[in-house]
Amino acid sequence: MYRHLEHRLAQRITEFLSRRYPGASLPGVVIEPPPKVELGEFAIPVFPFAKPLRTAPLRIAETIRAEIGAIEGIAEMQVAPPGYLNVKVDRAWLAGGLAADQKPAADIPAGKILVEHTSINPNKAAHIGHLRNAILGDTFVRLLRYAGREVDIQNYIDNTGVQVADVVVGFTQIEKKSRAEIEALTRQPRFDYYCWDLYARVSQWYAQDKQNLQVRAQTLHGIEDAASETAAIAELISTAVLRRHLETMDRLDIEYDFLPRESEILQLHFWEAAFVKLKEASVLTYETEGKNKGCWVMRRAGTASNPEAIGSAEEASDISEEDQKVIVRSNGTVGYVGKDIAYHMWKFGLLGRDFGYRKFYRYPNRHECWISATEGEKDHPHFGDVAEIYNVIDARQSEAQNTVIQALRGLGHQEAADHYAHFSYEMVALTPRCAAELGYTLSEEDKTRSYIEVSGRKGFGVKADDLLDQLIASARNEVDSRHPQLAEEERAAIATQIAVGALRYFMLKFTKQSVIAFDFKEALSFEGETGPYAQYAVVRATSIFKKAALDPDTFSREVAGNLSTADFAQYLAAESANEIWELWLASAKTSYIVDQCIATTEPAYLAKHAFQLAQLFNTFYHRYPILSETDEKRKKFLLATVAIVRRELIRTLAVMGITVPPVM
RNA sequence: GGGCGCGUAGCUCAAAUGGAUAGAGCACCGGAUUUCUAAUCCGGUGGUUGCAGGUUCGAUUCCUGCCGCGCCUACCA
Repeated sequence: MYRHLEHRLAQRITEFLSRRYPGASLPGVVIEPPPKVELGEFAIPVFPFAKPLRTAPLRIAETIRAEIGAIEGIAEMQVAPPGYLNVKVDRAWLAGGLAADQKPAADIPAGKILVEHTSINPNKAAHIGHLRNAILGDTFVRLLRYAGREVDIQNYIDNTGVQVADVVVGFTQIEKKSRAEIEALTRQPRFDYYCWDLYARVSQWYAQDKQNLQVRAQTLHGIEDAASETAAIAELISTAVLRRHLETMDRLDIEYDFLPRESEILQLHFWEAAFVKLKEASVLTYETEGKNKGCWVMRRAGTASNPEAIGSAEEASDISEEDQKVIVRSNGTVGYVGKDIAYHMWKFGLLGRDFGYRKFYRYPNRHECWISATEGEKDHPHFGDVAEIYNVIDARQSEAQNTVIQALRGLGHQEAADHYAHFSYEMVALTPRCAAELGYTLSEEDKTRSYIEVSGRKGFGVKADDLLDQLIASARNEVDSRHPQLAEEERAAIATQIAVGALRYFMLKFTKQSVIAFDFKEALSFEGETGPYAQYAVVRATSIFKKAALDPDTFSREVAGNLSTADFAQYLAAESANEIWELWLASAKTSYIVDQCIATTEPAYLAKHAFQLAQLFNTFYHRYPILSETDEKRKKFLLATVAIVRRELIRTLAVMGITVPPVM
């Protein structure tokens, strides 16, 4: 509702200005919320029009106010010095629409979207950094779906890289385990934890003797030969760890549709197909001398003086060594950026090849997750060939991502490149205090840092399942003391919901570009700006209806039928109603916020919205007795207020992947 | 050296395309009518937005230069 009204207002003002001041070239209309609700719901700064119109801001504002005419949903406009046009909406009109849950049609762009997230190397347990990735990605998917878009969720699996090779080395060389022994281990619970420790030991083993690195190279080579024993062991390990990752993420209600693996990208010769096209388009050039002699190289992203010229012969022939990115090594093998280019051509349907597909994992809710295969099942969903992609990958890989985009441009796929979004976010690190708690010895330098990077190689970090277990245990303590009468199973379920709410909210409250310095104290907090705070607001709202012997969902659906526009006007129009009006106004903004989140690829705004709704509700809850209200009509209105805020808060939390327990 | 990003209250973070008095949470201090109410609410303390210039009617936001910090910059992935 709010979003729709804002669009209409912007449109009408733009139209009016071009009609009233023909010929003038004016900047776009900016609409923002005024600092206080007393001033209205929308504010338009008119300063930008003053100079081109050679007219004082206040006069322009007054002209718009006096001459624009009636706009549906807008009650009045006021001119405010030094140059704002403040707009007040028709509160009863907006409240009526909100109560009826009207959703004005929005323009939904056509075309499927592919969101790739999680993409953990399948060689060890997931840690908190991976959680941030998966939660951001999953929330973004929910945002897109809320906005009516069709989305496929992919989780890319690098099952043939050095990280998997290292764990293979650990099992075969350090532990001297046979394939059968390894297979038995994969069936043990939390096999990924075993690998976590082993991976750290392998890193130490390499450090002990540089000779050991040769074993890694051999193993890596062996994995690429799909028929080898090494490849079979790697497949065994990576598949088992992958299953564990899916289980871990499922604890947070995070699911995937398709798992493309690097092994199939290799075996189905995606690269060879891309290589031909890249050479034809002169995106790659062959170096005949210097440091990169014998390699096929590409210009590193961000180093071109004239990005438009990429792919042209004169540009390609002259890349300084420093600006070269090796795509194909002199021994003929291709690096990961090359594979990534081929893979992304596939995503946009530009490669002319496809994966085979087979079923891999069935979620408890019966949703099927598919995996790539050299020879797949006959019937399968159609993946790839999408209109837009979002890659949730941390900021450290932005240069590599940009290189892939540049390759697409060089191939002439401008539209694909324009719809390739690197959803970049910063890492999760640990506070020095947290690192110390984990038993990590800090150097003097480390102690002064605000955060310390986690390291899978060192086995230094907080594992996802451990954190979740701790959160559940902590929530369970609270639930047990508050609701000892509830059945064991019920308390467990509530504690889990609270833990997931706390974790997901925690990962979403920070903006993407902020490094999260992880700290148990903060992450385990259930008070203040947290998920449980928002969940609790909903529980409170629900409890009002319970006491009143009403079903909140039924009530909220029937609000519009029970309260007329005149009723809303009676209770919302007055200045004294501002406090309650703020709840209605904030509730009306959900779709608007969702749009903002998508446009800026920033889910943190959604967390802010949830917090704001919860905060407004808690204040209202404290200040306005509802069930004891003697005026029946007013009581109904107050209940409607509760019902609408509750509805929007539940929706907002659902988009964040957070559910609400029945009691807390 | 080059590229990207960051620097805001004691701590952790907000502040959409530049807008009205820079906001939250935590911590600390002081309070909350036997109610639908404490995983909550109200009040208080706390700021030269790293520094210096510039653009603008207006700068936390844009530009330039410094200072400090992080990440990337492999024929690793």
